[in-house]
Amino acid sequence: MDAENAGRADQVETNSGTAIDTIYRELRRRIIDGIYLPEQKLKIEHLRAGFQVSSSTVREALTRLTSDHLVTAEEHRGFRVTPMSMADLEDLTQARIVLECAVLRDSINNATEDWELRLVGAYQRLTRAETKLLHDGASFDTWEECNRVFHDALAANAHSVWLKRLRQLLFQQSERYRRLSSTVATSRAEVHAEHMAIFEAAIAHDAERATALLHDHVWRAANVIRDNTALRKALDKGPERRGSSK
Amino acid sequence: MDAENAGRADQVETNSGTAIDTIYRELRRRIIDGIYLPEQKLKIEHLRAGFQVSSSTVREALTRLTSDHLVTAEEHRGFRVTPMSMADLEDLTQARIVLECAVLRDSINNATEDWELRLVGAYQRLTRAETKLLHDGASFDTWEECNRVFHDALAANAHSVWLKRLRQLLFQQSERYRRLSSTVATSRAEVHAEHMAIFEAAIAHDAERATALLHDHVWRAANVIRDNTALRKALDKGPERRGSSK
DNA sequence: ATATAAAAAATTATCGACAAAAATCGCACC
DNA sequence: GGTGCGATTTTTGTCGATAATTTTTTATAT
Repeated sequence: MDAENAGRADQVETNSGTAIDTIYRELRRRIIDGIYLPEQKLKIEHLRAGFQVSSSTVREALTRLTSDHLVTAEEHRGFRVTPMSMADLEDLTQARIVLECAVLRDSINNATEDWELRLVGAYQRLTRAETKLLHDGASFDTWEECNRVFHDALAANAHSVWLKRLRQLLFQQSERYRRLSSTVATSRAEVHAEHMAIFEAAIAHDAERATALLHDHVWRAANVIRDNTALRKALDKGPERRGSSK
Repeated sequence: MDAENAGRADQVETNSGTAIDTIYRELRRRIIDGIYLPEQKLKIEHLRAGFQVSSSTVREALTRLTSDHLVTAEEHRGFRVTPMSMADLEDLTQARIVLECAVLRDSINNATEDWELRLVGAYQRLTRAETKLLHDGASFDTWEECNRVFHDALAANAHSVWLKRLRQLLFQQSERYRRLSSTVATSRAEVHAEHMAIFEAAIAHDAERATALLHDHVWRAANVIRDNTALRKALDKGPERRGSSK
């Protein structure tokens, strides 16, 4: 029996704009947060009933999620949460390294006053969140938010809108895996040291050093999962073979 | 008065799969081929009537096109063809260089017998198309197809599915601009020489040389537009300010 | 003439119903 | 016990209508 995730009267308010957009965001959140599991079927009728909207609305929200590659559609057999796997994580990591580094290098080479100010702010907030997390005073959600803002700030100054857009896509994708690795005791202090080093190199306009550090940072994040037998198996063996979302 | 593009009973057959998919593909073709111009409004009702399908079908096809970034949606004011500009071309070119080179390097480093065979085939077909094009014997469409297949073949052997996926996205995006530059007399012979050089470096497993050549190849393709005053102006000044698709 | 506001028209977003296809079940048969 | 086949149920894809919103037009005052 598999209930507890999704289903009964989960009324989403957020009256921001169209219904489609509201549903889209809520579904995205649930997928990234792992409320809907990889490969889980996302049935129109079920979601429609839960959100109290029309089938078309759900359908369009799901179609939008396929852009983010969080949902996969197959003709005549509906939508499901995009699978996760060790292979995908390796692949994603490689792609992220290419994009994150390209974007950071560009950011540094075009460094401006405004950018550095923004970066300092993001770094300070991240530092606070990471210090609190060490002393068990803050939630993982808060840290994740600060982490995202910090990495966005690193990228923000790059010229190419396209590179930034693609980087964002991959970063979002990696959030699902980060969520996974948060379940094991990972060395917070090391992660913070990495962030500090990257920050300092960026502020010093040392593009070579900064990208090298970022490269390792992204790589090590994947290592947390790679080195943990339980997680590795959870990813490849049993991605909770629950087909229905009922 | 602006007719001649889109409108009267354009019945699309292609009975492959769902109606949404058929419409999606046809719209994509028309946007890339420039039948629908940048910034042109894509009205649901108009398209619905033209294709003889329901509004929902058109709507979903348009939503899918936003994944490809060929169509841009704005809340409560519908869909329009994504704009083109000189700035976007510069940006896109920079991003393409990063991805095309990363992918080619990976392809070469993992070189296999099968891949080389495929590459040779693609190169030979491209050579034939380019030779014919020089003597005015083949259509631009045929060349474009061969060019795409050749560049796909270069990328095909890379490990990272993500990098390949993103490369594909950008390549498709660049097709719109390539279409534009086909209107001016560009030096076909030079382009062919570039293709040959890249091909030879790839077959020789010289990743450094191959990526350097590919870098220049992508850059020069942008130059064709950059160096042509008429095209440059057409892009930024008057993207044919025809709002309605009526 | 020009600006402003109300009314009309056009367009998009949402709905619920129905048709088409896939998955599931029940039963004969090996 | 398993295996193929047809009927039933579930789920997806498509439709056309209506509500909500934006754009255009018309009317009115400055």
